[in-house]
Amino acid sequence: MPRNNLSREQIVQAAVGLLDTEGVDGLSMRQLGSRLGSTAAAVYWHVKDKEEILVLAAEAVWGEVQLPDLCESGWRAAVTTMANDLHAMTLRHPWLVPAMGFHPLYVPGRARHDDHLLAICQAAGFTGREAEQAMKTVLTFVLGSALVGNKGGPAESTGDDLNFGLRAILDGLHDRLVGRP
Amino acid sequence: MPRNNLSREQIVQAAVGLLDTEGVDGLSMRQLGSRLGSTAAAVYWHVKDKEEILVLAAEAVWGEVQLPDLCESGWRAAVTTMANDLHAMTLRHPWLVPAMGFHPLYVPGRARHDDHLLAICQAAGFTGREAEQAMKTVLTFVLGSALVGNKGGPAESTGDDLNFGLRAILDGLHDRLVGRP
DNA sequence: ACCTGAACACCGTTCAAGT
DNA sequence: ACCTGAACACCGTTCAAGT
Repeated sequence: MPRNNLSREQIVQAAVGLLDTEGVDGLSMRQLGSRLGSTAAAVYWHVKDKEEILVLAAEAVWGEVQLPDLCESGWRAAVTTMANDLHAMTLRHPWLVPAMGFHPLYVPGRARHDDHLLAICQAAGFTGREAEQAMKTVLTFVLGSALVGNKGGPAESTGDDLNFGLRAILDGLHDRLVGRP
Repeated sequence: MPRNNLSREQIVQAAVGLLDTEGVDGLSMRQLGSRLGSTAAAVYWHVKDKEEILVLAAEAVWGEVQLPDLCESGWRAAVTTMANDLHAMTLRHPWLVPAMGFHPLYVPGRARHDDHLLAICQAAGFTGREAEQAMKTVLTFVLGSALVGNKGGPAESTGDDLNFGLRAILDGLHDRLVGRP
């Protein structure tokens, strides 16, 4: 007979909440269980292990990032919008990028985000491997900002730093597109 | 009476070796002690806690990164050399960047590296806050590459990706220097 | 001064047992 | 089907006790 106190949705929601407030160290199976008014072992009926919870939580937060319409404005504006939206997400969920260092969190939501950014680069004029490299350059910089801005070095307004670097990258990519030395 | 089987140097050396081969999860105080022919508790006489071991290990590996002579060649070549050298270090010690997500590892060796990169940006013509932002852009991209290239997405030859993005950044910074739209 | 052994509180995970 | 309680093996850290 199902008691159904727990569901996958509730578990993921509680996990994201715990991660946001307590950090990755704060997410323990016992903490998670007690926050759900249950026990650690009960969680294991719904979920394989802690790794899967992290994967589900990652999928949830990647889903928060909006994917702008492809043919709305220029590729620079589209890339800037995606980068700032992703950056805002990493600020809301500061555990995600650090966790990526330890767990393979290449979830479908991440893949959709990457594909969308790649499509923008292709629409800008990049083809084949160059399009992937352009996409990866932007992505690496934004995710790197979540590391460098968070725990390393003197804290500053990361929004300014992000858009300074982003503009440099976009200018450099534009130079390559128009064949400027 | 000192038995002196253990020293800080030996502990750090063993810790780096353990981190390089087993990853951050492989570094436990008991493992570290037994690798040194001793015990976990013995390590605690030489070191405050595990965090301090990570700080010492980080200092050791940042010290491996060479700081090129400032007035040897152009600023682009100097930045490229530093970026590739740092990138090579993150490949030798893949635990460092992930660990930066969880522990404040702003060690003196890191500070020296940042200062040197900043000096190159200033020599290139950037002043004040812009110099710091230019430095941080390069640093963020290289450290981000250690995250994105390691665990996320399809693995490719990261050396090519690094220098593609680096060139875009340098081109963009150059545009800003010469006031090009 | 330097190290050992045992202990404490925690953790992820499993599993028989209950309903 | 869904959950509980207890257990296992591990962990970081402490601390009296040894030399």
